[in-house]
Amino acid sequence: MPSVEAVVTTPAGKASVLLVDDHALLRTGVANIINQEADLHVVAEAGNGVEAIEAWDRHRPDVTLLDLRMPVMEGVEVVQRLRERDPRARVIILTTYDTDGEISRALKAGAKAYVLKDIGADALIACIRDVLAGKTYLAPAAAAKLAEEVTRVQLTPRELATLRLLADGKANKEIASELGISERTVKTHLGHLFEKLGVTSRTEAVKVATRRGLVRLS
Amino acid sequence: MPSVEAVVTTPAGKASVLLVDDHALLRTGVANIINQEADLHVVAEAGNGVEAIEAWDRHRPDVTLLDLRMPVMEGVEVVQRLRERDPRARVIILTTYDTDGEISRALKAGAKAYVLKDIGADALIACIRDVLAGKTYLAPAAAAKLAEEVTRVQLTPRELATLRLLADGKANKEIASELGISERTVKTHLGHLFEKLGVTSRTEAVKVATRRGLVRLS
DNA sequence: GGCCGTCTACGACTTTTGGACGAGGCGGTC
DNA sequence: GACCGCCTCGTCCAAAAGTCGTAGACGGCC
Repeated sequence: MPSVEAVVTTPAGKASVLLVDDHALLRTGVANIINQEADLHVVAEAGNGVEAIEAWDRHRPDVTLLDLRMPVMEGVEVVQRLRERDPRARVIILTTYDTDGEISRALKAGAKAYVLKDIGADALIACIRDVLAGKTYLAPAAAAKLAEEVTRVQLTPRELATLRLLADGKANKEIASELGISERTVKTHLGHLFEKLGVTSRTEAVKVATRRGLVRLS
Repeated sequence: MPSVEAVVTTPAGKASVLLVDDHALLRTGVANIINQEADLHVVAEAGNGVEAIEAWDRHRPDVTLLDLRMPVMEGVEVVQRLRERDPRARVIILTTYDTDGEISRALKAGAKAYVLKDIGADALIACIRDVLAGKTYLAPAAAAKLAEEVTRVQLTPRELATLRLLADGKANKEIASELGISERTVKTHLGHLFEKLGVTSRTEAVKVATRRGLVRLS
């Protein structure tokens, strides 16, 4: 089952790795770790999504290590774009957070693995080799979160829009105005929102929604 | 949890470094970078504050690289405890965030430098040497934030307590009960809070306070 | 002593919020 | 056609939230 791809264009038969993270320090550190392996080699690094796409086009790496939280272009979008270019692109999500929604979004977008940055060097190398061998890999914490997500609340588009404005501190009247609906309808959406989140007030809703990764406070 | 501390003997003449971060990957990476320098050497690593204190007692490192956000014991507290043990302890804060308040709190506690993880390897080495030479170092972004902090809102203890409960989604009545004061007084505190934060509603207050690092949503 | 900031507290008022009924349109599926 | 989910809107109401002004107690500071 280890389908050794012919895509390897790296010298000396080493599998090529693209490293994408907005923290230069972590990039350097991980690059060191990877380059110590005889069969792995970092061909390029990128500090944001746009650079990542460029670097990928130029180097066509066998596997890409990608942080989700980045400036300029978000990680999930990077995954999507890479897979548009080549569905065989292998992406490992390497991030600090295991927020609700992000894991499944990344996996849906086509990521092959999801690991947290508290992973050990050995485990990371093992993960890379697994992905190169065509396997997938989920950090235990990520797997647990994923299970949670399956049972997660499903918000309708309008509810989500309302929630976003709510989390921005807007009053019902303002939300109604921005969405072009009546204040009454806003209350309806809020009511459904409260029910789904299991809360009874807007402030509590913001707290729960933030914790569950449904919105991010700007 | 088993200790992640790695004990290494200090070669003579090299400055010893203690590495504290809850991300094993980053520790390994940074350790690699530091150990490539002829005059620096990582003598130990720790994954949380308690381990950090233990490791420091055992090795008495020349300098400690410390993340602020950690489980078990927070970074600022670690700084304080280390300085209680030895006021000459040199601590460099190495963190992802440049949240309001944390920079000045860390510096007040006695940290010698504050750098973000998006720093380059060279700059980090330079920072360590500066601190070893008795200098202090502030990342540009951190310096800018620090300037902001000087002009930052000063909340009274009661206002802060009210804010915390507010951010937890509590109603005025609940806040009053928990603080042992009347609901009317809660409103007074909230009014002052709104004024200081420049907002007009509780939800907005939570948003602003969160963004400015005054509270953290649990 | 006087001054200032903080914490506490009160009444009365307006606005906002949240809930409780209900109800029509619209685009799907069975 | 019937059913269902989503979005929309209405009124009425009680509770909560937010805004006025005022003021006593306490501690620190000049």
